[in-house]
Amino acid sequence: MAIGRRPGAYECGIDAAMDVIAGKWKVLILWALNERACRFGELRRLLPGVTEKVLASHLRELEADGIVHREVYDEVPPRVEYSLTSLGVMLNEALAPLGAWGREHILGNMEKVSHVQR
Amino acid sequence: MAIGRRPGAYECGIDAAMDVIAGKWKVLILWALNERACRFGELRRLLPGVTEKVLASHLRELEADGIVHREVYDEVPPRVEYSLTSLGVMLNEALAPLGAWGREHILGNMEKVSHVQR
DNA sequence: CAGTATCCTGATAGATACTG
DNA sequence: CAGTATCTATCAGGATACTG
Repeated sequence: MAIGRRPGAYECGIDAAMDVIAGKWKVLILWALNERACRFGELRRLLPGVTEKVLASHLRELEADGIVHREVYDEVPPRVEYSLTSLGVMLNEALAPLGAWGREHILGNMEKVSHVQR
Repeated sequence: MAIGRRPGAYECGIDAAMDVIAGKWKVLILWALNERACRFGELRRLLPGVTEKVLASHLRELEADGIVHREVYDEVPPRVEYSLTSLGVMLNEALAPLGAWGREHILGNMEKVSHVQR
């Protein structure tokens, strides 16, 4: 039931939310899954540099926090798909302004497009 | 000029923004400074558990990233005030939805109030 | 008051090899 | 394919003492 790594120890909402997305690759995982459901191997390829161990543990934590859903298909070869839960979708939406801020003030003035970006 | 700890290495805006606020106490510092400018000792008291070393290094990084302004008053005893820059204010505003998400979905249904919270 | 200077530790992540 | 199991490395953060 408890979400995050330090249940009940948060000072405020941002502190709590930060804990859920703390992890070197977590926001990138959320970004990738925002488009569509992905298999483990796909995610690994979408996140150049991540190791299997770290990707797996991040996915386990996001799953435990109710952010991503893990669907196992009983096939051979095995197929597992990760997707955002509704909570994950809402988290992504809550992250959008932060992404806009970073894109505008850190990445510099890239071309302005109308559709949602990170 | 470059902002963040890994200039030019960001995949997207959120990745970049996360880097700026990565640090155990940074969002709490931003939260505190959102109200008003604070002295070093005030911040230390507002963040129970932070050590002087960590608080100082976080403030240096936030200053280097253009998020907080450090104003030194040439007095005895010494007085230094930290405040948000306009970029810091914008960052805080971009963090507001994330704070709302965390407050609503992690901290649980606390009493709803109309003014801005974390 | 507002910090530095050292030293130290623990959590997180990377490397690599192996498995159902 | 989708992971687990070990081992190692790094480094952010903490403890403590000291200073302009």
